[in-house]
Amino acid sequence: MTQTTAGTAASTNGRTQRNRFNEVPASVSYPDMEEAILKLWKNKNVFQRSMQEREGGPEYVFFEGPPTANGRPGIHHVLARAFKDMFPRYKTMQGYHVLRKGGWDTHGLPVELEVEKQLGLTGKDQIEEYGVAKFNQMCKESVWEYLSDWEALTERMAFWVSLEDAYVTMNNEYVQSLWWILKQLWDKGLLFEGYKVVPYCPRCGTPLSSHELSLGYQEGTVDPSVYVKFAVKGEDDAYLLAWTTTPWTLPGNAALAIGEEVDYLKVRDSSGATLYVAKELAENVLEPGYEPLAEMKGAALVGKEYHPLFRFGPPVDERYAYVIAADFVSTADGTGIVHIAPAFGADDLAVGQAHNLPVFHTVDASGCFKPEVTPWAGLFVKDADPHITSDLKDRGLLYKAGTYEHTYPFCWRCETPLIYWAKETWYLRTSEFKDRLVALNNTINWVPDHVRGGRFGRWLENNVDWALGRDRYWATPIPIWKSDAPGSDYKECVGSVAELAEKSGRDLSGLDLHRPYVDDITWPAPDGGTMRRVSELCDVWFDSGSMPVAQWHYPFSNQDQWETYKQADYICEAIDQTRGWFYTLHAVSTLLFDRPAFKNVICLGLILAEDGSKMSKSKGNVVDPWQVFADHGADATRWYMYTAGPPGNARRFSGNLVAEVKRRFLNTLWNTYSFFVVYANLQEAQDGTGDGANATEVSAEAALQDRWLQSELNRLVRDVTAAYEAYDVTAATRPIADFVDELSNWYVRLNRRRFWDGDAAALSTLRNTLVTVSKLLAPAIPFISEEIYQNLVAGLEPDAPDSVHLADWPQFDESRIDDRLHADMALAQKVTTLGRAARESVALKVRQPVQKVVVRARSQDENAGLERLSDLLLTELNVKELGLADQAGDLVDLTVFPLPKQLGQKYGRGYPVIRSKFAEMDQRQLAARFDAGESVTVEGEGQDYVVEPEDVEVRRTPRAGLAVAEDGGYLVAVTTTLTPELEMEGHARELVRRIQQLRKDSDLDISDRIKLTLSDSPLLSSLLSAHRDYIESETLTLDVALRSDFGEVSNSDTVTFSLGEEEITVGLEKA
RNA sequence: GGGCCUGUAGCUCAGUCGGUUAGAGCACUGUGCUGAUAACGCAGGGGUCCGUGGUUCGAGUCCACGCAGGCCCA
Repeated sequence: MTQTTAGTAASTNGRTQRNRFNEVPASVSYPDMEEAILKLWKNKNVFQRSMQEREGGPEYVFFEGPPTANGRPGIHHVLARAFKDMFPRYKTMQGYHVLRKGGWDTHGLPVELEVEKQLGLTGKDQIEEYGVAKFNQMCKESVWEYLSDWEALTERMAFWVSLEDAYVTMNNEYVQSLWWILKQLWDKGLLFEGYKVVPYCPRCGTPLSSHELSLGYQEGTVDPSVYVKFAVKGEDDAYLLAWTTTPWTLPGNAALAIGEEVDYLKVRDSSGATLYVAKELAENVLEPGYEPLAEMKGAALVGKEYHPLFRFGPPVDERYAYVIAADFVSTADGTGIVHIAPAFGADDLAVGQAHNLPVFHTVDASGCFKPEVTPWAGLFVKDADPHITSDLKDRGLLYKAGTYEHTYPFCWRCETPLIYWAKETWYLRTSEFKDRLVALNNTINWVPDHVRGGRFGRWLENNVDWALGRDRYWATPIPIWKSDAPGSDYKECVGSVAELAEKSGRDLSGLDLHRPYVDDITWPAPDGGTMRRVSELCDVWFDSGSMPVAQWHYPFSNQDQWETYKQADYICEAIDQTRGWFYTLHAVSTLLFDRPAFKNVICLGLILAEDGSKMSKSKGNVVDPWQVFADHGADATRWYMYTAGPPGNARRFSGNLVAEVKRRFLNTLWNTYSFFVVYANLQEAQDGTGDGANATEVSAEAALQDRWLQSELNRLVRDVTAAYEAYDVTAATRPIADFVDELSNWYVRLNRRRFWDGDAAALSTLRNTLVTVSKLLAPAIPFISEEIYQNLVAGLEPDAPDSVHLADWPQFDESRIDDRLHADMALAQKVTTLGRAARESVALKVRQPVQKVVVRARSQDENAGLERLSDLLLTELNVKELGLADQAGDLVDLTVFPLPKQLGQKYGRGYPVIRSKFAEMDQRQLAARFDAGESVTVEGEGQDYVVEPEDVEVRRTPRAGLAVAEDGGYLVAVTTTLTPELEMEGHARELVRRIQQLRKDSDLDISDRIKLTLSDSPLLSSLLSAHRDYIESETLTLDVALRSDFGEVSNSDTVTFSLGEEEITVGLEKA
């Protein structure tokens, strides 16, 4: 056999004259094989044809969630792409036309930050100084930094997606579609400018959307914890005690909030000062030695005025620095008195607006104190915390200070701690559509199911308006122009380049729809000012969420495609997209079209390192997909992804785990395939028919085996198809592995003799099975399935498609599924296993025949099944007769087992009574009554229980002289006494095994004929006289000689071993 | 603090409608079989089915409350 490890079928170097099928190495390098398949696909243009040849078929719509190509693809991308790939492939084989349009996400902060790093810029001032045009040009180029990695990885793992006509979010066409969408939303009154406190990254100079915010929480963040004394007006040395972890917000303080129903204490502390604090928290907060003075409800404190801690900037008209009531005040932590800074908290702003409090903007857009905050002007707020604390301390207004550990949000890109900051920005009014978002979501098929009502559903129920605006450079400009006339609020939204050209009266045909170019377009406003674009850009999530529309440049072109592809049948991403792409797709589609953007979605769990921890660069436990592909191949990697566990669960990943599925599944499949080719070619060489044109007589036993395999195969096709239809990936893959295991270790093993004999039925059954399996596997592991298909089908059958991926999905024939045979065979396997265990227990080798096996099954039906398969059982267990325990008479002991299900349902608490009563009775008598069809009445306390024969199982346990094994109610026993005839037969088989081993060791071809020389002895001569034909035919022996002296034998291989009581020597040479 | 998910052998996972003794693979040890197989069979050790309580004749399975881990949100 060739040592080439790859390039079998794929490197179609022509089938030899002698062989119908290309030779298949027993041991294969999957990576090399896969590379050869990649070439084949390229040469035959298979991917393109998989789309072209299905044109005219029903459409199956897949949306690609666009990755960003400015980061290296990792193993989690392989996970997502493996799941993305399989359904388009499956549907294509089902006859659907599946357009696999790719996409790239190209805008946004990640790109900008990368460029900033390259240029050594820090912050927006430096970018503006550098020049926005040049900066954005750099962004445009940087986007493709790792494009070739992405393309190579995509191809290598066989994710079939059209990258050549991928949508690109930064292209003018794409941006123009976004403008059209925004105009639609504008016309519906859904775009508005609002004053809101937002999580804000001072480093990046932009607010973060809630889905961005969710990316950057860090546990265990240590912040200052300060208890501040607010001096009450009109009370001597009396203070309201408030707690904060952000001292920098104190100069923005406008009020203190209490809970109206909360109980408060007025206490005198050891220094003599009077303090107000929530009663429940007093003990935690206050230093020991305080003395309660009074107790009151929070309502009693409302309206109390205090001296502001600080006061900077111009005077304000509004009243401030007094106690208000707010329902969010709790006694979970702090002091029960909450410091309110409307500029720096969402709750604060809301309650501030309700009370008409002033908003003290003490912090600028870079997170530094403004000039009017004189002591700390220009200082970054987090850096100012200690200064403010010590200032308070110096002024006697600090009660105590320490640190506090909590979960705090950081910028998901630059890791700067976020601040909450009131900002004027553009919003999309999604909250108005909350009910529709929820209702439409309920029509989507989520896998796993719980995401619909769980994480995603909850998220929708708590919907807040989408903060769309970004104060950055590299993204889609919000196409709203505003009059700059003093006091003017005149705005227009522009929905296309043509509209902009008309308004501005300029030819804009070459305009780049990015900053700074769009900002240069102005026109006179009707109110005398000039129309200038608002400064903000669009959240990049809006880009990807709009891809159903924008990927077609709709409505400016491709109206037909849009109509066809406007709603996805299937999308797939990881769970982290719940608030990302899943949400933005759903939101845009709901607001614009009032329909879901996708019908089916697989939501993947996260990928973890082998030890279950998170993969991260800092831990150094990141797995490089290229390494895994090089070690084990893409098929093995994909197969692991599909079968490792439910898709929605987090899964561990490592090369070792992939190696395991390779060994366990791929090697088994490959070996079966290789086995088939060897014997099919052998048959071909002998009579030129190969896969079974020469119909030979098939025994009933063989026919049964073939029928069983056909039945199992049809069952498999049925189940796998159903699983694909249900988007149940685990159920679409795991059963194939189980089937292949049965195919290899049951069907092939049992029928080995038939293959050796060139049995046409066996060869064609196996070939048909392998071909069907390769089709079932094609969507999951596209390489090995192609390899098998290429060798066994393509080019051999005149009408066969060129590739398994151009072939039709297998159909199943319900009439060929034989449930009884299925059950019979499963039982036979169980019994075989137990029989071997029984032999094991007394060290009886399987090749030593024994007289009888006695089986106890669990029902008469099963007994009948055993009888139907008795030939098989006799062969497998190497016994002469099969007995059933209930006919075995005195060979067995009896026990009566009351069945819990029947009796439990009938009598409930009577069951244990019956059970204990039965245990006290004579089993043989009891069994006899049930066997005779009688019912037995058991007397319980105050109630009699009638037990019918069908309520019990009479168990028969073989007695002495038998070796026994038992499991799950089944019992198998074999006789252990050996007659001389049985012993002799065992010796014959032993001798054959030794000769076969010697043949193998002598490197003989499997069809070589031999001459045997055996040492002369009484045992061997009687063995030969009894079993000569058997020995000769098994070992392809033409001639046997017995001789006493082996010294004369030359040119032959010998082996010496003990057989029975004797030492035997065997020599062989090629005939 | 809230939501969602997960918890079964050292590891990866099954476990149907609540019902007989909770299974498989990997790993380990022993052993056997084999002219396809670097494969396979068999045996052994290895289990607080996360815990507690409840429902039930009977709970890995249903319910409640916890615990731990993960993810998300505040």
